[in-house]
Amino acid sequence: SLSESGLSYSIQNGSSGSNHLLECGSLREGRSNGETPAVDIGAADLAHVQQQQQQALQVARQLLLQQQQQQQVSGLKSPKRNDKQPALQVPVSVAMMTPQVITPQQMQQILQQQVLSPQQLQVLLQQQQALMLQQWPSHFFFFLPDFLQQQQVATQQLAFQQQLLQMQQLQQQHLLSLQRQGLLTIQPGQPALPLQPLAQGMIPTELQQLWKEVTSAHTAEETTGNNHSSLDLTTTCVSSSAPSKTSLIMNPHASTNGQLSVHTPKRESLSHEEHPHSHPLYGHGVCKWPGCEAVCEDFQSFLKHLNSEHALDDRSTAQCRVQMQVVQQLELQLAKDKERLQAMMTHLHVKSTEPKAAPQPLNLVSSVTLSKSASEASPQSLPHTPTTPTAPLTPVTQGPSVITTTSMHTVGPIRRRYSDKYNVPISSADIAQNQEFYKNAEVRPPFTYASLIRQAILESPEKQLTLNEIYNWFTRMFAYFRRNAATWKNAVRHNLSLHKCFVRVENVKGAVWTVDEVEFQKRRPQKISGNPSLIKNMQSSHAYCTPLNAALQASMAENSIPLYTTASMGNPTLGNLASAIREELNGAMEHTNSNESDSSPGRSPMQAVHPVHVKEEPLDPEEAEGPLSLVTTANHSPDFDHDRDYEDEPVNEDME
DNA sequence: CATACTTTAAACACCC
DNA sequence: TGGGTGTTTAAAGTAT
Repeated sequence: SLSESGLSYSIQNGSSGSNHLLECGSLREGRSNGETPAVDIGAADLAHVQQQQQQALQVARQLLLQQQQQQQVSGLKSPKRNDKQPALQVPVSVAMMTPQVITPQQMQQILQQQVLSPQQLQVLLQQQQALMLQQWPSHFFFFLPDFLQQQQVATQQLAFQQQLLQMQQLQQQHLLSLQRQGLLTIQPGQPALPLQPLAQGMIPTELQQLWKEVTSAHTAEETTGNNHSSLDLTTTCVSSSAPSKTSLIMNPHASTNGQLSVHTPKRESLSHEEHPHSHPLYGHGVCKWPGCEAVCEDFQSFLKHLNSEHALDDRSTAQCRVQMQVVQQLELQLAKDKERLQAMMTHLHVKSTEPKAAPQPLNLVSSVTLSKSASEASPQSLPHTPTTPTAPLTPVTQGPSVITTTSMHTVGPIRRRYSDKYNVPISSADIAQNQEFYKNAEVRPPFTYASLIRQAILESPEKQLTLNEIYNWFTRMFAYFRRNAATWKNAVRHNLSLHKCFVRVENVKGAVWTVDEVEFQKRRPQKISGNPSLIKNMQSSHAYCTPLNAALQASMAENSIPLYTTASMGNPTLGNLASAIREELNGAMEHTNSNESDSSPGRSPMQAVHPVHVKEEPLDPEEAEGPLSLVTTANHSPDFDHDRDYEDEPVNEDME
């Protein structure tokens, strides 16, 4: 039986064609121009194609000229200049000159009739490719390791384009030859499968195929298209790359730890740091650099090889880009499939719960299980992007996905009530990375009301909020709470009243709510801390390198979590959320870990992330004098009392 | 199984 | 009188 992923790929590939990769492929325009994929070209079409050809020819000539110019220019320019708009230089100018995109069919026609010289063909293809490049989300370049970014982006771009271009070209021609030989017939009703893979982006199997095509055909093509220095890149590095690609993509065991073969390079290098002798680029005595396969007896020789053969140069960077594209497309694919899954789940859930006719609670249930299942859908630790309701969000979370952290898997009280049937604990990384997601999707946040309320209050400048402000925070931060207001507002009020940790402070204008941190810390341990399985779960899920929001992570880092310090991309909201979450964790850990007085809830760093399971009855915060200067005065948050201690005076500085 | 926690629902009081 | 706010009780589900 096929593996699940394989199945889904093949299905998607063959039939529905909902492949979102279309969206970044240049040929998409071609299809959206109203052309159906049918390759059945009639006379009229042919005439049209002829026209197109003429145009294309002209364009090609122009392009050729321009391209040469640009190459010269880019070769001369200092690398720095490219930092600004790395993606745009070549593609934009090219694309602007030729707004129209040639459909696959037309392209094929052109190819078939061989009216264009190889160079011209190449330019044409490059033009197509340029459009695609242009459409690459800018975040794509965040994937670049720093050292790559310092390179001459323009020349890399050219090299990369060359590579892609040639791959494209070769596949086109290969398919063409197949078609000519009658080995491959395209039927009108059927999607133009042979050409689509290029347009749709590279689904792993197709990609492998592509590499193979290039590998097998490159000798023939070597002489045709390339007058650029980067060409040898294509031929040398691409040749015989299929196996390593295959192993990278299809064979989880090729990578060190098994699970993470499909991940960004950074992650792999990370794992290789942890296991110095299981380098992701090294396996079975062979260099697994795409296109390499050099035999290296031992790890040392591999390292030598790596440094000598795959040093930092245009070729390597170009290959790196290809690999990045592979990863990106896999991620996109995954996101798409997850979206689909969610839609399926939604559909089924709505259906199954409809008869009960209890709209609000059911909505809740289904959404929770939904989010759960969605995260479950990518079980094998793929860097899953959140199934964001709006497309633009997805890439944003992809960028930082290469970074991993332990701190993330420690979100405090998690609502698991409805999701337990599914036996998949919500990973806190999901929450973190989906923070933006919760803002836009009506998925219930897996936090308790108490946690959220506290969070809202702590986020406020004065660490105090009116009830209405709390409401607003809920609706602002979570799309879910834009509905069922009666229900959750009641719950909020209920929680405020019920929990001792929420303290009502009379104000001139009325009353505000504050958090008594000590009470909050007191309360929490019983929920989460004593749960070794949960902690274990968190840690194990860490092994999967679940991606997480960089901002969140950064704020975790800056909040005295020494482990993974990264550049901060300050999103204050996320930051506060992170700190709130962290504090919850701290409380939990502090009760599991240490019986010493590190009971200052806000400050206790994550020094003991390693679980020391001293599940002792926590000392009463009251008797823990030391750092716990936060005596419970009912109306200020002890957490921050070092900088503000007079809040109990009705200062009347109500922001908002 | 008992206990604690969370959520939901609802009744009620108070105030503007 | 009605809505917002706040308190309280009850019930049910879940975790420990």
